[in-house]
Amino acid sequence: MSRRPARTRPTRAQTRAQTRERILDGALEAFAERGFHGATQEDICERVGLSRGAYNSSFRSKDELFFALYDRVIERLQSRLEEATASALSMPGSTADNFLKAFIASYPFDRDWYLLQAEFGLYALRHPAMASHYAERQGRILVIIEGALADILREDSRIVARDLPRIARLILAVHEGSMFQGLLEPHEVTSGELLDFLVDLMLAGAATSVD
Amino acid sequence: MSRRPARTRPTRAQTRAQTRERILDGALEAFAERGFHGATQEDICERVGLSRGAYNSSFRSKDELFFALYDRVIERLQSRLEEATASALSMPGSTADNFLKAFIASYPFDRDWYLLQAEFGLYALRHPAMASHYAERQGRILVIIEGALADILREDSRIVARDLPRIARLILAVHEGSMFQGLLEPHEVTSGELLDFLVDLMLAGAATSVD
DNA sequence: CCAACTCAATACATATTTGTATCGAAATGC
DNA sequence: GCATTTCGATACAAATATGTATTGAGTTGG
Repeated sequence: MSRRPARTRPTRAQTRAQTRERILDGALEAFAERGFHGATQEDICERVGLSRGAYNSSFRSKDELFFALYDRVIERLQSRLEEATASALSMPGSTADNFLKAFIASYPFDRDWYLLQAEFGLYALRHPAMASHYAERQGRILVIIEGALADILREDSRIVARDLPRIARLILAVHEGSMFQGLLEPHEVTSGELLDFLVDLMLAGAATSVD
Repeated sequence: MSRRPARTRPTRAQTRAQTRERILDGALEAFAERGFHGATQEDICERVGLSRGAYNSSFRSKDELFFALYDRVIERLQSRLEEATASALSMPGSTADNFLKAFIASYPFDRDWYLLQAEFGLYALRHPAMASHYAERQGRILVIIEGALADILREDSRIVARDLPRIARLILAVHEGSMFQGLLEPHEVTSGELLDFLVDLMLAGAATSVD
């Protein structure tokens, strides 16, 4: 039989998959730190203690690795968001505030992740073939947000259904911009601050104008 | 005399300055299209019909050119914004809506400019020495926005003075994010749409919740 | 247990890219 | 007008990165 329960050594396919993952890990770091063009095979391999042989054995070209990493990263983000929204919606008495807070908290705020997805974005804008892929993935994220917001509508009527798509995009946009500002000037703004402020504006609205 | 009014040929300093500017123009295009690392001397020079000799004669290194271009770009943006806010404030009966519209309209929405400043941003985040420069320039822009908003406060009490810094940052953040989304999916969102939406949220506020 | 095969490490060749050095042309100042 | 200087183009050399070829270790399957 090919599958033995008491196997002490990892199978070849497993080690191969592990090698692939390790290289993707290294690429994630290297791309974030030095950018796509700036990162070299040596950069990537050094970080995870592999040789360029493993690199070239696992990926035919730099672009192929890029796409593989891209898909892995986006899928991870998507599952994170799905979990977060699901748990936020499952808790009873969840309001828009709660959901948005949960969403914000679940979104990755770490530097490397931001740098990487920003790099992805630029790459996508410069390579039309990839732009559609990127847009499709981002569309899924938007749908997740919209869906969760729609569910919340039942309990919180301050959000107008018609505006959902734009609100979702606004949230995404603010997240992008605030992440950048937060990383550039950590002492001036923290990442979630602007998003919270946006939530205040959306929900409390003109009520803040009472001076 | 060194300055003759009827000079038919451009002086040497002028042509030199022109060459510098042309190279910066080429670099602006090349960086936007292929990124900082991706752009080569050949790329840059081809676009403006100069040789690499002119490049190396004008700039000691790629970084030096980068900083020069960076400063030129930011200064241009700043003067554009100053003009726009000045004219918006000079017209009588200007409201926050008017100002924000003028600001949005004056902001550069073209693809190349966005790609370039995004590239600058990433570069700055990766190179701490440059981050402070970048932050300083961005701070000036924020001050411009804040100042104009403060002036408008006299006529439009819906904005709370305390929130000015955050509002300015919010505007900047939304601009960043919406530019990206607009470039990625031109048919789904237009660049200024989200900003207008944000303005609606800020000024009309909770009034939109009447369904 | 052995032969065939797979994967990863090392070595190599090719292709770019950068920076320097050289050279010609054009302008500057006397 | 002419010697000098400066700028920009071409040629050259060095460095770096990618992808391929080769080799050796370890695994798979009969």
